[in-house]
Amino acid sequence: MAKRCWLVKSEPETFSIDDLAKKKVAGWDGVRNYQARNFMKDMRVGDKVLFYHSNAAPPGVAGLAEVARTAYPDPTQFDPKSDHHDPKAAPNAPIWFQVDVRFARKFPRFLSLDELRGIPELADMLLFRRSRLSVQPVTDAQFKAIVAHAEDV
DNA sequence: GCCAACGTTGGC
DNA sequence: GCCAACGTTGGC
Repeated sequence: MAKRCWLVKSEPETFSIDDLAKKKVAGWDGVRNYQARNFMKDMRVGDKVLFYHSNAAPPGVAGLAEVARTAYPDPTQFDPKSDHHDPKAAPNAPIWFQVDVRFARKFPRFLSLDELRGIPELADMLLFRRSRLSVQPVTDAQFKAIVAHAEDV
C-alpha cells in the first residue's frame, strides 16, 4: 500500500483532538460511507492521520494522529441502541469497519479551512472537492505542506 | 439554523 | 438501470 497519509474528520463537539489526547487511542467508529470505509481498509499501522475538525467554527486541521490498528468490524453496527446501528449488518457479515488511531500531537497552530485553501501546494486537495468525504487520502506533498504551516509559529 | 452538495434508497 | 425523493454532511 503506497498511501501513508490520511485526513479524518470529526465534529469537535462529539470528539475533538483534545478528547483523543486524553484517550490516547480511540476506535474510529461510526463511519457509514462506503468510500470512507474503503480508505480505512487501506490504512496500515503507523500511517499518519491529520485530525480535522468539521462543523466547527472555524473548521480546520487541529493536529496529528497515527493508525494504531488496521480495519476491524465496527461494533456499533450490531448494536440496536446505537445511532450507528445498521440492521443489514450481522456479526458474521459485517458491513462497516473502523481503525484505531493514536494521538500524536496537537499542532501549535490550528489551520483553518480558509487558510488551507490559500496554500498553493494544496490546490488539488480532495477536501475542497469532496467536501463530504470523512476519511480521505492525502499526498506526501500535501501532508508536508500542512505540517510545515501548522508548525510555522 | 439554513441550505447546497451529494450519497443512498426504492419505485418503476 | 434510471432517476426522483429523501437523508446527511458540513460550510457559512
